Amino acid sequence: MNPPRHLDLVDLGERLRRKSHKLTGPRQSILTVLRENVRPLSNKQIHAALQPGECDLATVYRSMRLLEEAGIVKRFDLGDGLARYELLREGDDGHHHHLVCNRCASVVEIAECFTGELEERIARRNGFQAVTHRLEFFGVCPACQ
Amino acid sequence: MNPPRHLDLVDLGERLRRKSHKLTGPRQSILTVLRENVRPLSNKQIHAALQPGECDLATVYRSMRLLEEAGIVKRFDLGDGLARYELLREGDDGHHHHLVCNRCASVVEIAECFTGELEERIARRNGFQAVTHRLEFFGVCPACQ
DNA sequence: GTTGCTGCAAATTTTTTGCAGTCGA
DNA sequence: TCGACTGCAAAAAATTTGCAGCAAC
Repeated sequence: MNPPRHLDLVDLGERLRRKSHKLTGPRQSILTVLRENVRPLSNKQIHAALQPGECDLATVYRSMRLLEEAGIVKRFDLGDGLARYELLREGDDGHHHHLVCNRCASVVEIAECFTGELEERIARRNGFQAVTHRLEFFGVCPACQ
Repeated sequence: MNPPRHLDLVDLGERLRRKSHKLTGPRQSILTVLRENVRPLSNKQIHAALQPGECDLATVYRSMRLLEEAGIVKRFDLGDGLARYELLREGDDGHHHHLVCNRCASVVEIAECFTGELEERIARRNGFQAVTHRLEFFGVCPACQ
């Protein structure tokens, strides 16, 4: 039930320090919240999950941006125009997708993806380079049917 | 070079009236802007493309929501957390995707899509119903390389 | 001791809403 | 006429920024 070891705070602090950033109290709190929640969380959700006074909302915004640039979290867009974040394990490019319930907003992580062949063909045909994609699924979950 | 006939204002007005909505001046202006631009436009972009005083920004927001509910435009999320809209032709479900340049934000429309088999499998495996998806590609366009 | 980070407050940006007057069908 | 729609102004929601003090390394 515990998060994987390579996502422990010591390791995460190490990854921050490598980029001359600091593992501060507020950041520890934020990372702990992310470790305890598998689903992508918005800034407001992260802030709400913290103890009152543990970290300012503005600091959550600043931290999430920094953590994203440092490759420690990945940003997802689940269609409601809110930035959401998930912890990334080291070396992971975080490429996966979500299946989101339109009614209750519950989220299932999807490992599968279509073959890169489609992506390559689209890139080639249009002369684009370094092509990636974002893919999210939406539907009605069993509990909401 | 002209937009397809079935997207002319008379036709669009007809589609509105069918749902007891009105084809007002501001809405004609908005629809004209959308007809003249193939790429998905944000509310602010639409407003900027209008003549000063032609339509209030709040009305743009209200109209786009209504037009979306009426199935006349489709909303896209291009990853920057801004709602963008594209005109839909009648009977079209608007299911297509975009290839967006990370540098200059130019947009290419992509007709291709992966087989529905993947979507069905994901739906079945997770017990979800009415599953759809959003898929967008990102890369660097020829001009920006 | 540096340098980066934080809280707080204020400013921006994006989107929504209330309301009285106006317009389309 | 009548309900739907609009502009305007104000509110709400989401995000960013300035700054002086504090904390991590």
